[in-house]
Amino acid sequence: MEMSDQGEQQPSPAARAAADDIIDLFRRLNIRMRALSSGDLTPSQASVLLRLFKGGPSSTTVLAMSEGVRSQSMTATLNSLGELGLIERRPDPEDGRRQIITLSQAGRVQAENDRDGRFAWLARSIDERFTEAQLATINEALALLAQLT
Amino acid sequence: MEMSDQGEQQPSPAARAAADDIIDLFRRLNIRMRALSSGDLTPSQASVLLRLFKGGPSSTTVLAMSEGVRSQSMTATLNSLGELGLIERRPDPEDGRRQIITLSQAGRVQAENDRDGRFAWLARSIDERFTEAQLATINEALALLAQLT
DNA sequence: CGTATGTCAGCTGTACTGACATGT
DNA sequence: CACATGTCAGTACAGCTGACATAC
Repeated sequence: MEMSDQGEQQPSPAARAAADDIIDLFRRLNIRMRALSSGDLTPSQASVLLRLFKGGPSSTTVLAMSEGVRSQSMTATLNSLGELGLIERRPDPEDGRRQIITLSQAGRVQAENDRDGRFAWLARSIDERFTEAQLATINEALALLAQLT
Repeated sequence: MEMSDQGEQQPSPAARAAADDIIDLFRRLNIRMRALSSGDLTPSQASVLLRLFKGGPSSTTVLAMSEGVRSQSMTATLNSLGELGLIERRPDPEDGRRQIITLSQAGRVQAENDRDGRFAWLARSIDERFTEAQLATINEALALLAQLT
């Protein structure tokens, strides 16, 4: 990007305040997430496992793009999942370069448990704290914020 | 519904969907942030610097609590900021255990630049994409979500 | 003495870049 | 050959715990 007015066009104070809040919330959520990792899998492992569970078989490169990381990083995550016996890799019969990644039986069980356990604290907090109207507001905002990424 | 005996109260589907969206959004934000880190300071350095800029002099422990990290982690961040000459530490005359952390002149300049540069893309995106009503919705949701952390 | 502040050392998780083998 | 896929090796960042000196 070579926009020359990158530093000149100042955002509105309201937008800047909202951006600040987003950053701050995001930092705290990150830390919270790390702390409550439930000892099972690391966050990136769980995320990949869940993606395979929801999206079906895939490949290193496709998973890497889905998660927004480089293929080398995904290789590391997949290696750790492989050592845990949660995934299986087999060569793609149609393209010898590719490895088709699938969940093992244990991986499917783990993914289901994780889906119901790992982020359950968040879902439960939402249930406890928020009214339906508030949840609607949050969902609306999430849909908007998703446009930013 | 076979494995739904988690032993705890299951969250509502709506809450779980919202939690999923939150997790996903913040993963993407995280990655986006890393990619656009502008080479200047690391995220944690920038965050502490900005906090000092907005909140004035502080201490290791107070900063650690503000950022939601342990004091040892904050020590590391402050060390790196100290090596860059962006902060100054001096003993608290009233309590020999404490170190009062202040921004150096260079630190103040850096903090101002960061505030206007590091997260400006987010603020600008907000300005570009959202109406005032939508921004109000987002702010409302942010205030609610802050309760989760 | 017990408590609080701050530091150092070492560990883990997760991303990155570079180099490279292999297959299309 | 160029290009794509996947891997290994090395590095940076950012949190963590444990141990400890110092000051209250």
